Amino acid sequence: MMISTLERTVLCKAFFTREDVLQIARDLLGKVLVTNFNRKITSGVIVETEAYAGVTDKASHAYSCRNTPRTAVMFGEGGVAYVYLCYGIHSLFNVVTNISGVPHAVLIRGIKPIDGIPVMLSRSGKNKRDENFGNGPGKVSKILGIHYSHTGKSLLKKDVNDQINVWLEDRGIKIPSGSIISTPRIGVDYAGEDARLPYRFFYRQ
DNA sequence: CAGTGGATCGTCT
DNA sequence: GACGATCCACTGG
Repeated sequence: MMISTLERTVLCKAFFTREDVLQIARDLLGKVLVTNFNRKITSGVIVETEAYAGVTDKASHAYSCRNTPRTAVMFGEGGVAYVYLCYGIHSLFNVVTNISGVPHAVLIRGIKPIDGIPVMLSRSGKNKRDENFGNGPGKVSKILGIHYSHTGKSLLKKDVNDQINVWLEDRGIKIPSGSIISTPRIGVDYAGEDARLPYRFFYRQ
């Protein structure tokens, strides 16, 4: 596949440390989530996100300052991955945002695959892509090769093996704010009135 | 199509 | 010991 080299910028720390997690969730639409595991580069345009607003948000794992071994990475500085196991089966990938001590995060719920589609198909166990390929937070991690053991990984800095495995790029895709739709988040019925907050974002393609 | 239920296990109580 | 920030297969209409 042809990969454009024009307008390709890796998102830097300042993008993630901003305080408005709803704005970051909107801004992530159209950005490209890229992974490089075992020299296999795979990526997709982010098409759906959900914001989780930390200690005041009943739907957040960090609600009420709940700082546990699992949620601790959200309490660190923005720009790292929070990946956790859901339903015993799925790894769900979140981008940690805000400054240290404010456990905000954005769940990536859907991507439109771009680079390394054969690899992603193979990871998904499918022979051909259908309309749901990359659609769903469990599937995002699965096709990009992200595992819950990757939680805490920096999206900015090289690790001890001198590599970044997961990062975000701006490839110049602009999503008009008018085409962004917000709805309540999925699967958070336990969150009481916060389940109704319009913190899920996607756009018409 | 909508609705239902099983899979499967780390995490927290 | 209970429960998911899910997915898929399977049902029935």
